[in-house]
Amino acid sequence: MIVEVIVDVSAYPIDRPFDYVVPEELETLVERGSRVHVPFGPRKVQGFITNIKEQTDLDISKLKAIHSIIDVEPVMTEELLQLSKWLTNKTLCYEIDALQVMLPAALRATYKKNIKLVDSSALDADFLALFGKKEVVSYEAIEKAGLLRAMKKYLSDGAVQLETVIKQHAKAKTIAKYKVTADKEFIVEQLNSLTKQAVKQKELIEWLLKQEQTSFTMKQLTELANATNSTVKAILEKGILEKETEEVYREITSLDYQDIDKRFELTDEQTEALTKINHAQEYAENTTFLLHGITGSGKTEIYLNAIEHSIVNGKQAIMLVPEISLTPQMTRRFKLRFGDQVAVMHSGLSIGEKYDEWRKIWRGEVKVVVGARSAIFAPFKDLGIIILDEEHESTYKQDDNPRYHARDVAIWRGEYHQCPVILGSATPSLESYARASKGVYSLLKLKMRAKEQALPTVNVVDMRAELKNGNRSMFSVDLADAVRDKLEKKEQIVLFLNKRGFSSFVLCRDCGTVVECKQCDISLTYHRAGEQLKCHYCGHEEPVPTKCPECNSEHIRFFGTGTQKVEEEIAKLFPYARVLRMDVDTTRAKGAHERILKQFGDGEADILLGTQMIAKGLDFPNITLVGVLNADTTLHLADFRAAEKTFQLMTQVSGRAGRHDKEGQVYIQTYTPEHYAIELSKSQLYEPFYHTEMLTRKQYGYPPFYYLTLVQVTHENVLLASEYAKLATDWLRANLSSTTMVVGPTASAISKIQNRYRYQCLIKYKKEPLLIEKLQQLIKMYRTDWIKKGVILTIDLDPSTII
DNA sequence: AGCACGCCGACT
DNA sequence: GTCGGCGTGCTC
Repeated sequence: MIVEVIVDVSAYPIDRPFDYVVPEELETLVERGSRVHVPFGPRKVQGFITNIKEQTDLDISKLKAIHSIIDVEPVMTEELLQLSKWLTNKTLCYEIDALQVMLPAALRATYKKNIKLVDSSALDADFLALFGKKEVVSYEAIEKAGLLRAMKKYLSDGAVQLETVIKQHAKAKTIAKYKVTADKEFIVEQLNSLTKQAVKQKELIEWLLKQEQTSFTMKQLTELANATNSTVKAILEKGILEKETEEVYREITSLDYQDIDKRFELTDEQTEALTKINHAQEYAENTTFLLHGITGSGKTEIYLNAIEHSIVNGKQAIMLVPEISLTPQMTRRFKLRFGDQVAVMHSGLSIGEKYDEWRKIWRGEVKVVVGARSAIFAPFKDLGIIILDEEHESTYKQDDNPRYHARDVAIWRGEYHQCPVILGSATPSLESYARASKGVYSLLKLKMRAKEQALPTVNVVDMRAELKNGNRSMFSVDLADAVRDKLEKKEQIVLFLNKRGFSSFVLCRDCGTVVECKQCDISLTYHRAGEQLKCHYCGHEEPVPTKCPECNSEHIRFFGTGTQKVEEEIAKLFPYARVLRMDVDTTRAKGAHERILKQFGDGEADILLGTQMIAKGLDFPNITLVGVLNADTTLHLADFRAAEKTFQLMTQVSGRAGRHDKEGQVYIQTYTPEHYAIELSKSQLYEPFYHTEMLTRKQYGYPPFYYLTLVQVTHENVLLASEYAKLATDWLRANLSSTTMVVGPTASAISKIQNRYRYQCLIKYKKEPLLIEKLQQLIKMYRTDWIKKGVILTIDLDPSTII
């Protein structure tokens, strides 16, 4: 028997199956999708069996044999094996990376180098001392002792050997259980034959005889029966108790919210949407629904009901959220509704915890997984529904290999299982809404807020006017007044500081003009070196103007704001306010998000100051004021999605205010109040925004009218980076269809990261059947030649950002 | 990728 | 002479 194995080596020439012989004693154990250990060159690596066959094209005597099989049952289902092939081709990654990404980190191997003693007589005393009584010693220990040189010599002499040990992370947590297995007569007999000194043993045996249960932990025995370690041990030896280790799941502790599951009565709109979804479930229709519901329209309640329907039919469900540790409130609702049937998967869990949750899914012990991006690979065998909440979020796209989008995987799995996929959002991505308009997705709309609250009043504050009136602070007079008012009323305030974009732009503080590229409709990026403005789409360059091209004002300069500065200003303006800060710095620790949110929810602070991350899922009754300090930062990102992102962010942020009985107020500060993304987000006018934005996208050839692929070339040397970027661009231009546009090469917006210069080329196409094939050829050229010169080439199909 | 093999300069 | 530098080539 021969198996094809994809080995755990991420390198171009290794990215194909390798054939191995299966030793006879393992033949009954091999299955597609199981992990194996195999010899590979001089070392030993982990791999996946992807095929079983009887014949090989190679000389069978040259084949090596599998070393061992790790899994009794395969970790990859047949479906996931197929999915990995699709993923490999779709994202142009190594097959091994596609396989690994579907498993929890605990099932990925790590490798350790050990030195094994062969002939101790050939070693000098220093070296031999390292071994002590052991046969092997770790490579690190030798390195630490500074004996690497000696080791190399002994290696070539054959006095020691190098061996690679594959370390497994996956450890099930176990506890020891003590069980009464002997029959009663035997126990009584043992009891009577105890010596008189054995008082404690006598007590324990008598206690055990009185108990109904027969299995105890050591903790129970010491606490309840007042036994000690040695007494238990003595009884164990007599055969009265038997020790067994039992697997347990790690307990995931979360903060305790004293809550009960509230079922809301559905509105007519909600019922209608749910009926359509459930109909698709009943008839196994593989429909993708776009659930477009304004903030507070009760999308979560629909998700809960649809999933419940799935469970009742004996099927499973995947519920994806952008990043779950940010939305503890969402998880809580699922836990409350479905209890033990829910597994939770997010980055806040330890490797062991993730492994436990994964096993619950794999064993079919849970019916629902609520999780971030990678939960889309949950090894369920009979999916009834897949849901992506906030489908427009860019966190669904992984930004390193494999560069997959969870939405694409969801649709693939929906097709495989013949089940509906739901994409939910208050502000759908333009791609999804366009597909819904064309009838590719089925559109479901929720236009009303579930509890009939009014939308918050949104005030757009013109910061140009503030400047004219001599207010140079970051708080406009109106916002400052509102904050003071809410502080007095003991209501809560959320202040939102747009993260400073990766790139900076130049803005006129008098008229709000931002200098843009005339060909690409993208803000020009400010480069300090040479005081230049550059377009990283087409390469256009111009000097930084000293006067505003629109109004001739001299108040034109590059724009950006720091978090500390805001905190200082708050302290100055509102000295009595209690402020909680939530950004990357304050949320690094495990569970920090949840803690900060709980503190705020419990009323321990008046103001929550934060970045991007507070825009989602925050739902507290006492928040009545939301302030956006600088709406312009996202608006002028050097990215064609800048307006879309701004609209989404403004809408989400506004949605945080007044979700309950109290009326909400929102202040948005900006230098460009007339911009449609800001203007239209005031009343959550999604459709007008969609149509306006679509015109721009069409005019400049961006998605959803064109697909994009980003090819990036980096090198330590500027000249080589640009030279190879040009080679790649020219080659693509020559080899792709004439209808495809190949733009560039240009310097990336961040022109240098970690001492590597970055150049890029953008491919725009409506239909390009040759694309994958040609990109694969390009990769081949790169791997065989360029890589030796230190060039790194990355390809991102449907990039989430082109910065 | 990671390891062995092999072919040349700088030392004991 | 030998140690050890890294260029080259292979991994079922």
